[in-house]
Amino acid sequence: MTTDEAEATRPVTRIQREKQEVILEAALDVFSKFGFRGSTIDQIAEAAGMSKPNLLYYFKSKEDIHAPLLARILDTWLEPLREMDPAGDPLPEIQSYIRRKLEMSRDFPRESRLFANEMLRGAPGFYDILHTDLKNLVDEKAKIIKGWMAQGKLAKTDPYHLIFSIWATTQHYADFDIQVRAVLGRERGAEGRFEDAARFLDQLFLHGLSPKK
Amino acid sequence: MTTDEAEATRPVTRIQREKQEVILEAALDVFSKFGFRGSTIDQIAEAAGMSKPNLLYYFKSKEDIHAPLLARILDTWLEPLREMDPAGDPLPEIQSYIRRKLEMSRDFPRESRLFANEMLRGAPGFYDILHTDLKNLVDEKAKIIKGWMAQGKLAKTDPYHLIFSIWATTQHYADFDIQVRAVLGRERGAEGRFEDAARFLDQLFLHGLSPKK
DNA sequence: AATTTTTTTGACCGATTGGAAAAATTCTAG
DNA sequence: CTAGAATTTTTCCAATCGGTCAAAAAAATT
Repeated sequence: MTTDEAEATRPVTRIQREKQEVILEAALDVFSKFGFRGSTIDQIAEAAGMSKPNLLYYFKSKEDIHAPLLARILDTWLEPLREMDPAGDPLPEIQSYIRRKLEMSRDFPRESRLFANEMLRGAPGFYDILHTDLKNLVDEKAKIIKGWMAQGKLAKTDPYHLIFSIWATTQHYADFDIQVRAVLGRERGAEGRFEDAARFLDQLFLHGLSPKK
Repeated sequence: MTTDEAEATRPVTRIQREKQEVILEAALDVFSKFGFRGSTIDQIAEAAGMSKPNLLYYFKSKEDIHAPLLARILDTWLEPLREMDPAGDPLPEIQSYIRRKLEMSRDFPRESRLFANEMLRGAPGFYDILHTDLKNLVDEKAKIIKGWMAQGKLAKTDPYHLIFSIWATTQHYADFDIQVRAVLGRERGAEGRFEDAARFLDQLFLHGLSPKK
């Protein structure tokens, strides 16, 4: 009953599923570059290889294309953090969190930029979630990290800013990709850049910059 | 003669200087939130407290408002890096670079976001500068850092990624301000947040997360 | 005070925007 | 093959966009 209702609300034929995917894919390209306000339906339609009215047959407004993209992202984005295991060893646990986050930057740069765009304009579509789901998750993980620190398994620092610094350093490679590439030149391909980044971040987070005496 | 010419090219009366400043100030507000394409002249005009045609009397196009803002920024933005002194002690030198960069994030968040917006859309107005001025400066400073490492005054890591990580962590507090605030709650004011960030970044970059044995 | 220059306003323009409506087409189930 | 549903195209619309222009108003100069 309710299942029928739900399916009736968003009826999905084969072609609908396909085209909706194509549209979201195209919209991700466009929105991630220009943000919501800077993107146009025509632009998305062209990227999706269809006419604007045809696109509007599948999503009835610009907002309706944008919203599911956002909803999808935050979840994906926080998955690596959710996976951080309180039962594991602190340093390897954090190390692999950084690694996973960096891989997401490499594999989903558009998603990262879409998220960044949303933050820059004040996250109007995210505001509630940030203060509830996100905050709760970070609070929970911060507590775990604090526990590790109390056990002497981790240097004592602010766990919140630790998480911020992991977000910042990893996402930087997606969001500021242009800058990173300009500075590094084309001597090293994308894979190489991410390998170097991974190595550096390991060093930074594990030992910092002080020389071993 | 040439001076007269130059002044004649951009004649500046008292009221022109003032209004141009007001406009750029308002434009920074708007552009930093919505990016170039997402911002409208009307929006800027309203923020500047004048009519659109009046604004266009001072800047003849949207581009003409945007361009000087960008030009102004990159210079300001790289100043802290320029100040990094090869003759100084490595660790304090890097530490104070981080501090200066963090202060810029605190004091000029809109500039930071404008810059981020420009990067996200592929930095069309920055492309040349990134590959010349920026790359040269970073190359130069990377060489200095490498020298320090060779002298054993600094742990051996990739100097480029070190610089990236400093950019990323410090700018994060401006660009993702909304998220940072949502997570930290209002228990601690803006000053407190930046103090905590400064302390954490010192710890991270100097010693990393490994516990002292 | 008269005049010239600078600033502001209001009315307007063509292009682009997000979107609606309906006709034309294609697909699919019987 | 055919009726009905799903999809696509064509045409259109009001609002907003970046920007122009001439006239009015305000300042500055004489």
